[in-house]
Amino acid sequence: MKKLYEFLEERGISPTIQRLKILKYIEENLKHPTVDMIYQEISKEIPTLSKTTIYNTMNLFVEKGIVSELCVGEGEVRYEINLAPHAHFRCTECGNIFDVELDLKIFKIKKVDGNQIMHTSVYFTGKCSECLKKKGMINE
Amino acid sequence: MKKLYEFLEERGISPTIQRLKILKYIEENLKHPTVDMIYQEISKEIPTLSKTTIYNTMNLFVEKGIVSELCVGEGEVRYEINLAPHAHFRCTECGNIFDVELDLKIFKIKKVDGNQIMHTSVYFTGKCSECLKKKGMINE
DNA sequence: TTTCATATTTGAACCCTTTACAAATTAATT
DNA sequence: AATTAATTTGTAAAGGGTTCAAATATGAAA
Ligand SMILES: [Mn+2]
Ligand SMILES: [Mn+2]
Ligand SMILES: [Zn+2]
Ligand SMILES: [Zn+2]
Repeated sequence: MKKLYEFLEERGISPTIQRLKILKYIEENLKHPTVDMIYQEISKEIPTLSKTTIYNTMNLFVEKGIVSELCVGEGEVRYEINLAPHAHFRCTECGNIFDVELDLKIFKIKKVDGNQIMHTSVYFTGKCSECLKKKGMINE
Repeated sequence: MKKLYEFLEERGISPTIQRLKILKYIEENLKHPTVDMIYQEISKEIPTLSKTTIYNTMNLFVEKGIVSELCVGEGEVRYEINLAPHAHFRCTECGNIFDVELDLKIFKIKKVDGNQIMHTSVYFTGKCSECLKKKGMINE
């Protein structure tokens, strides 16, 4: 926990209990959690936790470049530790979101039609291998 | 309008006034409008129009494959006439959404890591050429 | 330690998009 | 015309997210 403490301090963020637990959670949880998922978990340890604090903290972390926001449809915002740009796959059956490690040169494009690109999002939706297995839906 | 009438009938959709106006609007408006934008416009012609009808109709059109839903962040759903898969650019300054005609072989991928891909989404965000011009922000 | 100023957290109210649902309207059948 | 089915409408409600002021914790100064 000392490491997380310093990690925040180095970035000019007061390392409060709430922020440390949240940071620890998203560091250990690579499932691209929603605010609600984070809240459900951490409120077990901090019963007085407010959901507003999660929203505040996530916005702060995004500003500081610690985590990145993710939009894969469904109108829910998801979060993950900031990594190299990568694509995602969302299963419409189980709802899980997987990292996709395709070597996508698309992430290197910085300008298109004169427009300056700041961020690139690539995601797929469909049925994941597990759900295909369970349902015997492997056709091709 | 006769053409739109037949267009709906051929697909087993009763061509009501509301549906015809909505279809006409998204056919002429290639700006990827939101439900609210569609509502604001068409309620001028049909003052009794309900926003629920827009939601119903857009869901129906999506089911029937007439239009496609679009998610380019910001948690707003947008719609456009169903076209060949293409990428989008959303300007964070003016909010406009542009089609991006890159020849992306990524749309041809049907399977990744054993997951079956049903849909692929690619979008960029940043500052569009117009906004760069207005602000004298053209650096590179 | 005590005091005071600042930062953070909390919880309630609120906004916005979308869905649910039942009543009202319209269209189609008999 | 009468009955039935489809569509539209309007209200309520769900869900995610923000705003804001009061409560609490933090940290520096005295
Ligand atoms: Mn990821
Ligand atoms: Mn488009
Ligand atoms: Zn799955
Ligand atoms: Zn712009």
